[in-house]
Amino acid sequence: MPSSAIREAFESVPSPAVLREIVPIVRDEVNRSAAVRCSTCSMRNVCTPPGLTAEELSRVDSIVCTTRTVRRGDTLFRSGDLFQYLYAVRAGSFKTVIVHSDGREQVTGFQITGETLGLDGIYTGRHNGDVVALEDSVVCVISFLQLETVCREIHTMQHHVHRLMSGEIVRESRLMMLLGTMRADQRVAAFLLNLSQRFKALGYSSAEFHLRMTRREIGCYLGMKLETVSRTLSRFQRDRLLDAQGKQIRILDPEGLAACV
Amino acid sequence: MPSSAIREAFESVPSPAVLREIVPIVRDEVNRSAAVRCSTCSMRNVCTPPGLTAEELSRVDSIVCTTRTVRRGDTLFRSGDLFQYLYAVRAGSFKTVIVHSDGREQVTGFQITGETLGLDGIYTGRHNGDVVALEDSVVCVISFLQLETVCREIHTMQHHVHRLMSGEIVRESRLMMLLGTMRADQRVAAFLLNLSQRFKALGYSSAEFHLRMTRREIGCYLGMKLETVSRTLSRFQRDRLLDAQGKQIRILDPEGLAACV
DNA sequence: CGTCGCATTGAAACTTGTCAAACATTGTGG
DNA sequence: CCACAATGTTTGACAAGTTTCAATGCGACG
Repeated sequence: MPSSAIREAFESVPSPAVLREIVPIVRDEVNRSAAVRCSTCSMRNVCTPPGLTAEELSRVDSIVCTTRTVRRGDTLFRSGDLFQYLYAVRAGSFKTVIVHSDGREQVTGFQITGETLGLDGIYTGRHNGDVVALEDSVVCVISFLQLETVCREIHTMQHHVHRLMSGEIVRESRLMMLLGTMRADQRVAAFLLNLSQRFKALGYSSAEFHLRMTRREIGCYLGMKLETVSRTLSRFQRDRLLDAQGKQIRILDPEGLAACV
Repeated sequence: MPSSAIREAFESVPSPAVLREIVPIVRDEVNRSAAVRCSTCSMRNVCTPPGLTAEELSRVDSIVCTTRTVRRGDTLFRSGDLFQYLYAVRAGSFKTVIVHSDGREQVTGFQITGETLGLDGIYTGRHNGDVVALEDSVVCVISFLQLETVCREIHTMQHHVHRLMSGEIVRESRLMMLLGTMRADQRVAAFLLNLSQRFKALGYSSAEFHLRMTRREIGCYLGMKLETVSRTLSRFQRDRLLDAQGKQIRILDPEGLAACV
């Protein structure tokens, strides 16, 4: 949609349907900031394959349109929004959630720095779920159309994107195994150990971290009620596997936790 | 791995590890048959985007190496196998299953004619789960390396592959909602309606079909025990929602089933 | 300082799993 | 072609795990 169309749309009072189309686009337009450089980004290694030439890197730079800031509780995009961009979390964290018409919700993932958002939109051209910031966060905005172009030019980049998508498929199938076969304590243990690993990979402590999500959101991700999450954490604490002060988690016995799973 | 390497490997007794590498490759080599033509395949519309020129179609033909027949109960590939090929189900049906080291199993999908297998392997270069034929089946074998090449040449083919992967991501996240939020009867109803739709899309009856999988496999897919699957089907039958004679299913009241979900 | 959302904990209710037995179906070898 | 074995299915009774409902405490924020 060209910006002239956006202007026209606002000359009369836009319908909710039209607003739904335009708002995410406008958000991205107005937030467009000075050129974002992948070539100097510390997260470069997660967005691009290793071994790109300087020339190739600057080609990649050219397709990262902008960064966007999303405040805690706000959505990056919602189910039904037109798909145009992929997003890379630069700072902060998000949840992806699918809402059924009857109000049931399922959190399908939590994304932290260096992880990808928006791949669900390619299939139909519209996003399949909502993405909500768990804290004030920043994402890089990548035009998917331009990404496809770059992938036709640079083999390694093409394969990198394919790996990214396949990784999402593998991640989801692991979560399906968790939801399908594990009991409550196993699920919580697996969840904490997975987070722990991801924090470690970012250079943070694997033993102590701050949960950005509520017990309800954890439960919604693990397929159980918030009370069960709370009880399980209390039990782990009683068993000296961890120390939980609200959202602050300290893992005391990672092997013991791993033995649960 | 060139075929000379395969020959060498067999001059002495190969180790289990070496066999594990070679067997799937050999299987694909020996089954190589006369050229398979996508251009004349009735399933063409699922494997290729619409609107390819004759020239482009013949380019696509060139990368479908062969078809392969898999007997009921045999595996197409297994977790840990080297990833080289994607597969399109030409006839028959499969289950994809992840086996945890402690023996827990999760069926992550059932694939019927026109559906894709193997996307999980791109991530690490090795397959992440087992694929087992539920009946004697035939797949088209597609070299992924060559597919990537074609995708760099033909925009629409590139986008088609991206849609395929994204569709898998969306499918899995729907299954996660099922596993995370639904009760047994809702899961079974959703499962039957989903199968029904897919059969319908293939031109078969949406009301009456033959399940290729056992109650145990259905349970393993839906995150419940086979007894619960059986009881749920019996209840549906008592409520005149469907008629189940073993694996033969006749849906009597699709709206009633949909109301369960 | 009160309110609101979040977290914890207990008791009862419900759903699903477990174990066991009987029956049905399929496939195989005599 | 039949008999038998193996596998798959159905059903019941009981146990276990999780949810539901309810009460209470905690901490952030206006």
